[in-house]
Amino acid sequence: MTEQSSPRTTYRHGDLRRALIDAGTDLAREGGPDAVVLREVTRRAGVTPNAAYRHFTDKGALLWAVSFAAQSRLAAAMEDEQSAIDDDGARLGRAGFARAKLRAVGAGYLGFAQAEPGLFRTAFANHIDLRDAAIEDSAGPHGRTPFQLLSDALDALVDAGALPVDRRPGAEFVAWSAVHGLAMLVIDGPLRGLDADQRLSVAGRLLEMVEKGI
Amino acid sequence: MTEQSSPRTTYRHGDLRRALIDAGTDLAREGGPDAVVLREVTRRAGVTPNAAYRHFTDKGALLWAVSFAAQSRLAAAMEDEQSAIDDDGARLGRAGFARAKLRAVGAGYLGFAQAEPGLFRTAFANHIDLRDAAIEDSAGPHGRTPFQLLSDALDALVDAGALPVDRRPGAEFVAWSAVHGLAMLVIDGPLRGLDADQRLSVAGRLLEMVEKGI
DNA sequence: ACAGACTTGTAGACAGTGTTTACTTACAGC
DNA sequence: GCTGTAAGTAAACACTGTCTACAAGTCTGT
Repeated sequence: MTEQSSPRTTYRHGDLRRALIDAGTDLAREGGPDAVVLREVTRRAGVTPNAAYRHFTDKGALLWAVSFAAQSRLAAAMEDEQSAIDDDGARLGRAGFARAKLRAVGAGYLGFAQAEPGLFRTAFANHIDLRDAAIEDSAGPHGRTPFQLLSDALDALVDAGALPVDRRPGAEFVAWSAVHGLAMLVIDGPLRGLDADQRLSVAGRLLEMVEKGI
Repeated sequence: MTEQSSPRTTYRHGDLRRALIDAGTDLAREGGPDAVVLREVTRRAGVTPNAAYRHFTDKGALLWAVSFAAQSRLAAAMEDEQSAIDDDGARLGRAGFARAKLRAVGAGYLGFAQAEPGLFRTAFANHIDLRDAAIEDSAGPHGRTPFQLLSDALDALVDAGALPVDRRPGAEFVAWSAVHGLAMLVIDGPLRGLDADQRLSVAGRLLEMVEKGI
């Protein structure tokens, strides 16, 4: 991912900003948000520490950018999970398909948290504010952010008649809460010790609760 | 809370370990886990940085101890919320009372997260493992940890016939997930902008989902 | 009562961090 | 081709966590 070889002959780097974000993402993957230290990031990009300040005002700004990259990957994982069931559309029926899509959102979220705990923590490390966030940076391949993917799935649920319209407002918040909370408990909470089967079981139980209780 | 005045005449401190934890707790309250920096902690205790190493092997060990203190306060907040409805026992009936107790657990959790976000984050900053944790350190006034308070409430729910026995196992995990996730979204997630009323509304909606979907 | 061992503090150093200020190098537009 | 400006370097500063060596109390056995 990061090319930290060949110490660069040119004075200019080419696309340092991108290189810094990539190196930061690597560090985040290995050790979470605290592992993305500015000097090491610049070191991996083959550049002086201060060079980072030409592209980010702060270490915080760098971490901020890295967190968007992490969110983007999360979105990609969710989309993957969703597209895996695209063939089942006819078999499940309209409402069943919409429900399966929502489950895929949750499953993708949880799967990513377990497969890439460092990136997952980084995605939510700094205070996120959906209102003024640079949406496109945190979007996945299809241009939707994790939050938007969830919203879309819930909208589809309403369209399919599987969720009453009057229960739609605010539904993304409680659904997200449940899934996000479980992800945290699993990656560094009391549920860390669970093996893959147990995790799947608890995850299934949780998604069931969301479906029933939303 | 921390007495950082009167520069101490005696060579020995008296109860430095306690003083360090208290100072660390103050810092955690103000700025979360990252704000509890070892040197500042010792500074507030009126002592040399290295003195901390007589009582904690690491900065991590200190933070660990502080996080237990934070969990203990969380437990206290939950107990407060629970005891606030003790008088309603007769009026609500057995099952209703058990349900109210469970809601109080969640409400106390969410209330604490909003009232003391720094402490709340600190409580779950380091990897918690309920198995080998020093239980008593993270317990509240009545000797129960936050997790135990939740378990107790769920047990009571079963006893009162408000929750089928076969749905009891694992229920604490999904319930905790939901509440924990909302807490995170509210204190530094996309729901940060909500005012008190909106928060209460979302919290109520979430607890409703837990009751229905558990 | 007193000598030694043990505990709990201090002193000073070191590597590593984020960030500032001043300087240099390469490119781009007239 | 000169010049302004963007994008890098160099050297410093104030921090941090932690290590090693030393000093000051306290405890215990005789």
